[in-house]
Amino acid sequence: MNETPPRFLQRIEAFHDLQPAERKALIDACSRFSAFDAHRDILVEGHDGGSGCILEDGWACRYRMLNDGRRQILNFLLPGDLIAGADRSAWPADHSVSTLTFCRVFHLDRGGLPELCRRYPRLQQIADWMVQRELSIVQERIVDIGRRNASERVGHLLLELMFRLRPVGLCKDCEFELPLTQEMIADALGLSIVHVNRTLRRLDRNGLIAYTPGQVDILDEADLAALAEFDASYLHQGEALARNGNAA
Amino acid sequence: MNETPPRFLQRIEAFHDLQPAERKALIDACSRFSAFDAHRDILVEGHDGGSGCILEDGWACRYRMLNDGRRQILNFLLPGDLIAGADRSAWPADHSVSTLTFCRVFHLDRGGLPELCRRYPRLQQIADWMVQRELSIVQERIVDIGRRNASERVGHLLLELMFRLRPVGLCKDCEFELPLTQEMIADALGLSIVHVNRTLRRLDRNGLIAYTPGQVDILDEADLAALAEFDASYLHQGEALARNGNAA
DNA sequence: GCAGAGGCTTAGCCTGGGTTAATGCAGCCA
DNA sequence: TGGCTGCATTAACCCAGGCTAAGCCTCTGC
Repeated sequence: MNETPPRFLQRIEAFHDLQPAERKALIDACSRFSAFDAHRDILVEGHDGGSGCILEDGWACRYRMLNDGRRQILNFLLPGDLIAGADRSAWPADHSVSTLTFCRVFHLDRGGLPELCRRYPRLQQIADWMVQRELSIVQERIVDIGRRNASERVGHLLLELMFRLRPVGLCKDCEFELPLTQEMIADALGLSIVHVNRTLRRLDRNGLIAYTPGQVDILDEADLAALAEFDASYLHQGEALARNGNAA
Repeated sequence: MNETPPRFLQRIEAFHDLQPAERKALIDACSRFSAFDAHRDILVEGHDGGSGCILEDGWACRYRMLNDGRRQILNFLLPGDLIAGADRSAWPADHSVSTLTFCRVFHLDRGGLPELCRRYPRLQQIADWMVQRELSIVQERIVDIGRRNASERVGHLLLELMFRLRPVGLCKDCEFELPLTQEMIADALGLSIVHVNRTLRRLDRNGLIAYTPGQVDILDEADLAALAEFDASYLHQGEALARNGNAA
């Protein structure tokens, strides 16, 4: 292969060894892909849960709306993340998925994933790993919203995003593009947009981060991690990646 | 079989048809079981994630502690719930699991589940269903804590517990045993113990529920569901169960 | 029968973060 | 060139829910 592998493979192979046959089977299953403009719904609550698809490029989010317009973002989806395992198509989706930026998405052949996983047990393990990882991320968000104050929440989210962006090469050192409005951050952290602004500005003023809309630099990772009580182990990325950002 | 099936089978069979061979394989895999007193840790954060095991009887919870003693309960585990899929044993657990009451737990033969799922694709589907269901429950908790006020949160939790208890026969009509202290409810909902009390008392005073420590009766399910904007579809229990509490 | 512990309940006060509103600024289009 | 839209930012004010504290009740062990 001389072309760069797709992001989801980059991410998988940063943590798991694949046999050539497994690798090929996976690539072959992802023949179709499509593109979405920013702010388009990929999956809509109440509709078909969607067959297996993977976010290759761009940012998206899972979210739920309440009747009066309150929104809660459940998780941000980054390049290499699973949007829907094959199994979700059995029931209507219980949440929506929307793009935040322009996105490219790989679609797994319908029904192909279970068959694939049966043939290659390793792929089943990896699929399980991806789902468990998302569960862990979502659980950590519960801790954020339930028991951390605003600074801790914002700090924790920024660190999480940094660690998740590294394995797909989207964060060099401690600096990364953050294509989120403050409203999206607020909706993810259960805060108001005004208070997110206050909090980001305070973290910036205190020298922990350098924040410009669209761009973040974690200036003092150790202090921020201490403040937010951040421990990356829930991301199940292994220790190799903890600081550098690239295994392979 | 003349003895009553284990709870996890009751729950599975309320929503999925099993072939006799699948059923037998599953029962055979669950030969070992153990018991725990109330308030014992079954799984400890940072230690072995545990091989597959299923809660047969009693209440437990997943939780995380912060350094200063703040606790966040991530999810309550009820009879029939999966405590750990086989895959978790690969990494240290990122949260703890503790019993809330006396509990009995089935242990799957170590390494047996992946093999079992390969032989019986239906069992793989069911395992996926159980994990996705937990993910949905946890996501709904994020909506609770992030965007619902105290009454909505408490109401939503009580309705969720009622719907989850029905398929395992632990809720007749709208009344069920609730072996949770108000502190546990507070730690699950991101509230203070005092405010949980205020809120339960208000719901009781308003005739929506009848609450006695240890026992709940949902007096006005429709009104409470409207208040909490509760929609059981995220539990993926199907419509059959919505009101009665038994399929089979 | 009494002392202690653990949980429930309520009152009173306080604060972190919500709400409203106004300003600024950049990009876009006519 | 000017108006419109969508963010970001800040100030001023307010309230839902946190915190403290005190009293209760029940259970348990001695």
